[in-house]
Amino acid sequence: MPELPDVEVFRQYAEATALHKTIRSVHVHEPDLLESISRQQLAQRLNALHFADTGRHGKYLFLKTAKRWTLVLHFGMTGYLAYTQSQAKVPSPARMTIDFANGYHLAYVCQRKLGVIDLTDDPEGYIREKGLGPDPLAEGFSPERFVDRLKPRRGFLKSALMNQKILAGIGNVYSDEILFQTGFHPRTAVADLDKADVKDLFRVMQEIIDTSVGARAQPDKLPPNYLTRRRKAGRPCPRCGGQIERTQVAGRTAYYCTRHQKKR
DNA sequence: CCTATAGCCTGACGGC
DNA sequence: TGCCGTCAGGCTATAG
Repeated sequence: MPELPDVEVFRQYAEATALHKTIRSVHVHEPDLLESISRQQLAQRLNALHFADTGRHGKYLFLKTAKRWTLVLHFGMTGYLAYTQSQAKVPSPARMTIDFANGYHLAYVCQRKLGVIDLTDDPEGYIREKGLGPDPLAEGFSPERFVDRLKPRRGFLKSALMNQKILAGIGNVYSDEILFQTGFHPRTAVADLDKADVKDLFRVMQEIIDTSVGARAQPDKLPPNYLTRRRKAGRPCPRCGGQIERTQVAGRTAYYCTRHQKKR
C-alpha cells in the first residue's frame, strides 16, 4: 500500500500523536522485520527516551528521539501506524508496539511482513547507504535535477519512476497516476523524452503528491478524474472517455488509458 | 545498464 | 460451503 503520500500521512499522524511522550517499553513481536538490531537492543536503546521529531524520505519514516537514536520504519505493502489508548485496540497483526508512560500505545502494523524496522544514529547516512534518490518534496529537488537523473536511463518510463534510486517514494499506483495525467504510455522509453516532457512530469508529479496528501492518501477522496479511483480494466477513462486497460511493465501491473496515453 | 523471474509473507477474491 | 489459484500500492537477488 504505502507510497510517498501514504507515508507522509503516517508521518503527520505520528507527529500529532506520538511526540514528547516518554517511552516506557518497546515490544517487537516479529523480529524478522528487524534489519540490523536485536529486539533487546532496540528496546534498551529507546527505553525512557521520547520522540522529538519526525522525518520522511521516500517511503521511509524516521521517528527521531531527542538523544542519539532514530527509529526507522518502512511499511512494505501493507503497513501502517495506530496510536491507541487501550492495549485491546492495538490491531492484532501489530509487529511492534511502543508503550508510552501516558498509557497510550503506538503500534506498527505490517500484515505481510514486507516492511523493515531499524534504528540509526545517522538518518542521512542510512538514506545514502540505501542508495535512495532524492525525495520529490525535498527542498533541493528541481526539474533540472530530475532531468539529470533521468538522462542516463535506457528503460521504460514507468520503471524509472518506480526506481527508488532515481527518485524515492513513487510506487506502482502513483507511477500509473503520473503517466495517466501526463499522457504517457507506461512503456514510453525514457530516452525518447525531451526536457520539456520531464519538466511536465515533474510539475504533474508534485501536484499529484500534494493533492493526495491533502486527501490524506485516501483514494475515494481524490478528485474524480484521477486514475487511482478507476484502476480497473474495462472501465471508461475519466479524462477522455477512452478505455482503461491493464498490462505488465517490468513485472508490475500497469493500468492506462489506451486512447490518451501514447509513447513518444 | 536493463528486463524478467522468483522469492519473501499473508489475506481477499473469484471460479468451480 | 470449501478448496484452489490468482492477485495485491514493496523490495531484493539472480540470471540473461
